Amino acid sequence: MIRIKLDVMMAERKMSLNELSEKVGITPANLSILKNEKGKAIRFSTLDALCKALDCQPGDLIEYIEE
Amino acid sequence: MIRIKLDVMMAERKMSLNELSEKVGITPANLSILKNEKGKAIRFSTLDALCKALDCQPGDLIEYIEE
DNA sequence: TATTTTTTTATTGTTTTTCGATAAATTTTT
DNA sequence: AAAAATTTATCGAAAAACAATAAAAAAATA
Repeated sequence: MIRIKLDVMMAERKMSLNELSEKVGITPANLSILKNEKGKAIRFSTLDALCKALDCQPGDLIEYIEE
Repeated sequence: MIRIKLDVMMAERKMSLNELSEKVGITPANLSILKNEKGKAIRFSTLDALCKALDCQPGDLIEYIEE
């Protein structure tokens, strides 16, 4: 099972959805979908932008949980 | 910049492309594309299957390199 | 409580991309 | 040299990203 931890990283960085939205160039509505695990895939370009904006690694945003 | 490290994990597990292909249920041809960084996105279902097959985390397969 | 801000949900449409299936070419191994 | 594994290349179908937008809901704030 894949878990998205975007909310955790945003909290750690004290970054709002709107702020992140502007940094990565994706609308808040669409970022919200990703953040709340409603997305089913991600473009590497988006992952790249997120890692850059949050200064983190993909592993900080996406976690695999076995089950 | 996003870097795919699927080849590294496969080498560590001594797992061939064909073997991994069968485990994750994706044709060798398509896995090859992902492995060689020709893909532009990934489904979480695929990432999930890869992590399971290789017993690793997304961070072991995808790396962000700033530049 | 009322107001404002932020976030979430929903919808439509366009564009992109995955992935299967397949075949051929290339590389590696035996 | 032969076999096996990997890569490259197409085509098509299905899936999904993402924009744009609007509305609803939730959270923060006065």
